[in-house]
Formats: sequence, C-alpha cells, structure tokens
Amino acid sequence: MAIKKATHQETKKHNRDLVLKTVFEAETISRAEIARITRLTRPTVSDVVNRLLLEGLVQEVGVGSSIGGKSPILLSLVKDSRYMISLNLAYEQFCGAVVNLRGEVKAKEAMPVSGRNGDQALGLVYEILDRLTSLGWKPLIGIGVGTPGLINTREGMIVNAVNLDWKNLPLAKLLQNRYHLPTHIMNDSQAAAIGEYVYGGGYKADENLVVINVRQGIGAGILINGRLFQGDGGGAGEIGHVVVQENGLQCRCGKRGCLETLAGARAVIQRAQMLASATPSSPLAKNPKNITLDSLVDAFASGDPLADQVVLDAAHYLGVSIAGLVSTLNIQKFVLTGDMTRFGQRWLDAVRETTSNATLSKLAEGTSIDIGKVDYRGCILGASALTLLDDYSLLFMRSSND
Amino acid sequence: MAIKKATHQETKKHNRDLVLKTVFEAETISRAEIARITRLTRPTVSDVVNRLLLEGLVQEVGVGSSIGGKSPILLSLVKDSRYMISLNLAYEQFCGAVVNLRGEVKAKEAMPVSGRNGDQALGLVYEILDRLTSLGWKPLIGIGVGTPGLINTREGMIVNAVNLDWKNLPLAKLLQNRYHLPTHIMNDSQAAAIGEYVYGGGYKADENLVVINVRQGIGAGILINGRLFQGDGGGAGEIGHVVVQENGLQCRCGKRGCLETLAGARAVIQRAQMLASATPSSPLAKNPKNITLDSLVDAFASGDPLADQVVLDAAHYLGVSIAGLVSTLNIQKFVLTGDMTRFGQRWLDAVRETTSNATLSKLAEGTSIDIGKVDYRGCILGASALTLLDDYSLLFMRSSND
DNA sequence: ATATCTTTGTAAGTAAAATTAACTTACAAA
DNA sequence: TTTGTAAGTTAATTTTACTTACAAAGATAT
Repeated sequence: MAIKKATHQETKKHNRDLVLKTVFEAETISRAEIARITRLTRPTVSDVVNRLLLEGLVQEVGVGSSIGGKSPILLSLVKDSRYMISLNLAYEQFCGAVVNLRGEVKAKEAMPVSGRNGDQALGLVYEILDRLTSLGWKPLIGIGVGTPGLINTREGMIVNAVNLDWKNLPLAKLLQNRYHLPTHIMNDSQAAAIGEYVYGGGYKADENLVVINVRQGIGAGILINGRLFQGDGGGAGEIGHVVVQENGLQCRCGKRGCLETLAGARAVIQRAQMLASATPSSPLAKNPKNITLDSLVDAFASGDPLADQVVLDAAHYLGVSIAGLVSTLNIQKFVLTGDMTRFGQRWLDAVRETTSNATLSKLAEGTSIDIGKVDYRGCILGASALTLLDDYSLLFMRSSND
Repeated sequence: MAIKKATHQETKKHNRDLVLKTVFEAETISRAEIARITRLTRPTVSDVVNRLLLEGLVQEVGVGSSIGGKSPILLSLVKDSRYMISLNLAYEQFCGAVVNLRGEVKAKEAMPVSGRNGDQALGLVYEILDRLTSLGWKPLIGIGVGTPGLINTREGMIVNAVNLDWKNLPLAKLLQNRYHLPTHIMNDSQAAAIGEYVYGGGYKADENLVVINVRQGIGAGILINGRLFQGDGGGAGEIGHVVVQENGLQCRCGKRGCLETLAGARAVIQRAQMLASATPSSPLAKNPKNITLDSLVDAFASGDPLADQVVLDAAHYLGVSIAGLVSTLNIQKFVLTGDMTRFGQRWLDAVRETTSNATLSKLAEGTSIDIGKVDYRGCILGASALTLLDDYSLLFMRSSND
C-alpha cells in the first residue's frame, strides 16, 4: 500500500502548492483571481497568501484596474527569494549555476572534464559546488544535477555513466551529506524536458509532453500530467538505443541500427564523411575529414546534395521513432531540442512528414512537433526545476545555510 | 489549472478509498491491521469501517487469533453487495456479463455480430444490455465496455471502430442516458490490462505494468502507478501499427511492416501458407489452405520446421517491439495475453531472448515478461474493473435502480 | 488462580483547516 | 452624491482526523 493517507496537513500543503503554482504561472495576479482559478474560496486564498507573504515568496506589487469595484491588489512571485544550484555534467565540461526561481542565472562555473573520471570527476563536481555555494546566494533550497547516463532518481543513484566510469554511485546522498541541501539527480534529457516545460512558456499545467533531446546521443524526457515519468528504474525515455534499422551500423552500445547511429549529431557527420566519395559534386566532399556539425549545417542551409541526403535521412529515422512514441503513448505534444535542431525548418518538416506517414492517421491528428524554446539552457534549468515540479514545498523549507 | 483543490470531503473520500482498497486486497482483515497498513489511526479506521458496514460493502466475519491481546474482529468485502455490467464488443460476437466485486460472473449474454454495423450493431448492444439489466441483479453500479478500435475514454467516445463502421459515436453518453448508470468505454486491450491487474493476483498496488494483448491485432494497456494511462486521445498502447520492418508486408492500415503483419495471429497463419511450398518437409505444407491457428499450435508443439520458422519469427518481432517499450518506458513488468500465448513456453522464450538482446543490458535487467493469468476473461473483467480502479467512490453511489 | 501485560476496539474531546455569511473598503459610472 | 459591485477580511460553523483514555478480552508469568 504505497498510497499516502490524507491528513489536514496534506490538504493544506496541496492547496498551498496550488496557490503558489498559480502565482508562478502569472506575471501578477490578485487574490480574487487566484480564488477564481483554483476554485478555492477567497478567505482560504487570503490565508495562504498571508503565509506566502510572511515567507517572502510573494509580494504585493501595486493595484490593478477595476471595472466597477475595489481595485485588486496585485501579487507577484519574489523571484530572488530562493536560489537553487544546477549542475550539468556534460561530456566535455561540467557546468554549474546558481539560479533563481524564474530560472535566471545568477552565477556560473564551468570546468573542462579533460578525460577525468572516477573519483577525480567526483572531485571536479565538488570543486564546482564548493565555489557556487561559497558565493553567498541565500537561501539555497536545493541542488539539481543533470547528467548523461542511466540514473535512478528515486534512489539518487548514478547507475551507469560510461564516460565518467561511474557505476552505482550514490551521488545524491554524497552531495546531500556534503552540502546539507536536498539533491535531485536526473538524466540530462529528462532535465532538458523539465527545463522546457517549466521555463519554455506556453505549456499548460499538467499537460502530457515529450521532449526529445537530439545531440550526439538521443534521449527523451516524458512528462505525464505535468510530472516527469521515469519508469521503474529511472531510465524512461532512453530511446537512443531503440533499434530502427535491422542489421544497421554497429552502435557503441554493441547493437546494430540504433536510432543514435542514424539520427544523432555524430552519426550525420560520420555518414557525410562516408558518403563523400559518392557525391563528389558536393563542396563538402573535398575535405571529408574536415566535416563538422557547423559545416554540415551551413551546407544543408545552402542545399548541398550530400548534406541533404544525410540530414534528411537522419530526420526520417527520427520521424519513425517519434511515430513509435505517438502510437505507444498517444501524447500529442512533442518538442525537439539539442544540436540537431540547428538544421532548422527543412529538417523539422522532414521529421514531421515521416512521423505523420508512419502513424495511424487518427493518432497523428492533433499531434504537434516543434522545436524547443529554451535552447542550451534547458538542461541546466531543468536540473533545478525538478525541485519545483516535484515538490513545491521545498520552497517552504529553510535551508541550513540561509 | 487542472489540479483540483483539496477539501475535507476529498480528504475523507481519499481515506475511505484507501480503507476499501485495503479490504479489497485482503481476504479478511481487522480494523487494527487496516490502521497499521494505511497508517491511519484506529479511531479513523473504525469510523470509516462503520460507514462501510452501514453501506453493506463490508461485513464482520468472525474473530482472528491473537498473540497476547484481544482477538481482532475480522472484516471482509461483501463481494455480492454491488454488481457491474461488462461488455466486450469483439469482432465476431458481442458478449456481456453481470459481474460482482470479485469478478465472478453472475450472468452472461452473447450474440453473434453477423456482419451488422452502424445502428444495427448499436441495437445489438442495447439488446444485450436490456437483457442483462432486466435480470434483477441489484444494485448495479456501472457499465464498462471494452471494444476494439480507437476510443476516447475521457469523452466516452468511440472515435473509430472500422469493423462496426462507427465514427465519433458517443457510446458512453448513449448508454448512460438509456440505463442511467455510469458508463466507461475503453479499448479492449486496455480492458484486458486492467482485468489482469485487478483480478490476476500478485500485482502490487500502484505498480507500473504493460499488458500486451497479442491476437489478430496487437494492442497494449499501460498501467502507470496502478492507473490506466491513455494519453491525450485515449489511444495509448496502439502498438500494433508501429513499423518494425522497413518495406515489409502491406498492412490493412495502409502502411508496410507493421508489428501486426509480423507477430499477430492472422499474420502467422498467412505466412505459414505463403511459406508452405518452400518447406515441403512439413506436414502442414500438404494443405496450406487449411492451416489454422489450432493446427499451427499443434505443429509448433511437435517441432514442425515450418511452424517453427513462422512462430519464432513472430516472436522475434514482438520481442523487438517490447524492447522499444522497455527503452521508452523503463517499465519492468510485461504480461502477454491473447491467442498467440497458446504457442507456449518456446514462443515466450523467443520473445524474451529478442527483447533482452535488443535492449541496453542495464535496462533489460530486472525486466520480466510473463503470460497473463486471467486468460479470455480478461477483457470482460477489465471493462468493469475500470470502475473500481479509477474511482472506488462509485461503490458508494446508490444507482437509480437499486 | 492471580496478576500483569498486550492488543483490539470505542468514546470523548481537541485541533486543523476549509466553508459560509456578513462586513468593510474602495472604486466606477451615472 | 448615489448606486452598484468587486476585493479582501472577520467570525462563526462544519468537517474530519487526531489525541487521550479506557474497557474488553486474551496470553503469559508467577
């Protein structure tokens, strides 16, 4: 029996979260308006708001206009009333930031990994966090970490991060003990999804959403009813190694024909290099070894036939994969982020077309695929945003160093 | 803002559901034990139980043994205190049943569809329900309908059922108006999933579970945290038309290489017929046109090479699809139901092996694939069980004709 | 056999929190 | 200046779970 019992405290917490979320989603808003939106009564809202004012999370910022009655007192979130630390452990460099409640970066630290792994990599994490925590931003309410690899968020465990040679590392516990702050770890694609959802704007509360992060690797973050779905082991969304081509190219994971070998950023570069001799008319073919993502993007933009073939092929396989997700989940909103989105509209159109063709038309109806709005900041924002998404009540906890 | 506010009533309903669920999951249980499991206090449990006794949902059935204190009074669910009507609109025949709270069938009606569609098919539904409701089982608390096709459960709408020529038919509303009973419609695979989960035994509360129904068509029901996940349009789990083979056979949906054309019951028969001439050593090859599922099952059991090839191939592609689900959802528990499970252990082993090979090993770890326990009753049981799964409070509503 | 300890279940009173209803304040339009 | 209305607060009420206390019933030790 995993379901929690309901108590008055839970009730209050729920309604408090509801009010805070409503304030969060509006620029400014009056108590009466909150009452209308949440369907709570005005006295209840007043009660909650008073507490939020006391906690400093919300402030009165003036009066609004009226159409024949008392003017409403406008409230708004005090965006600098709490700070969070975000960490993104990307392949080449670890970067971290102090972020406020609106996702504004107040301080930043980045350090190249330079091949470090194991304890040395962990030391690098400590170094970044030592610096960020010593800057004096208060109160800090939590640490969020996004990292490639297989993560068990519930246990705060890095199950397997190949590049860093981490296996079953209880990173959350380690950081929690060292910095005395609540710590969440998640996959970087999941973090990017949350970042997009929380700070991207235009997403409805409790929506279903799939954000697919297409870089060298390909991963998805799945939001169900506005919450990150992670599956039993925290690995939900690991679509980069779904086989989409029988007997395809060998993937670094050992299998053949993984999505990553067909639609990822590294894959298109390698394929362009391989196909260079077959398409001598392309300017790219002159120097196959110098093909980079940048040069491919430029070539694709100018209609280079080699780039066209490779990039549209990649889009095709991504589309097939998305079609699988559409059929499996029947989620109607897809957002793409990551390096590959640099190929722009034509790439996106190709993805859309394949998806549509490979899906039952009744399911494809109403499904949208768009490019994300939060760009590179997604992952780092998302890491801290899980704090908000999963448990607003963290905002009410005074951290040990405020 | 779709989240509901919390009130005292909601709190009470929640705890009432919690207690009832606990009684449901136990054969017999005392108040004190309920309190321990739910973490509610004994007085609170007593209060709720008193109401349940009053409603007739629960009864005292004797005393249990003690280890040094007053003997507990044992409670149990009164399984015949409420009845539900289940309907399964299968391809060849519609069947319906009156079912009690433990899933025991009290009455049954079945009628061949005989090619009827449109309004005539609807008339058939009415006829079955008219009969079942006139039998006098009281109180009836709801109707559950499982049907092939694309269903929008939230709206109670049959979006598209090709065989019956129904499009955007608001069946739930129609039945609700006619019989004055709360009505739920869902896809038959989703119903089978719920049936397995609720009545299969051995499933934990709030577990994640995927039940794949492999018959002529192939569909999955996805349970997340013990609740049916249906996606935005109700079509989640429609995996039969996910493309698993580029340029494969033409499917009735218009695409090529759909899972259904490779791993479904009709597909294996057709493939066996096609390959008969190439495998003359097989006894099946003598009369290709007479190959049926029955004969294939027998042939496969006796190691016939033609049957082997076809069935293990089907298992392979099912395994590939499941691998996709494992990667996407990272749900660790899979259950297979439907005709195809008749191929037994060797088929299951082949599915397992392919799934394991086509998944990242860290994700495959801990994933189990088994054959369902509720067999053919799954769909019909599930249709009514949604009533319980989604909203125990229905049990507290007095229906109009009790 | 008696006393003691445990467990179950109930009763009475308390505390928390949302609701209702009434009221004050403020403002726009006529 | 009057009227109508909206915003926000206050106080009383209601709902519901919790705490405390206790009686009944049974097991165990002396």
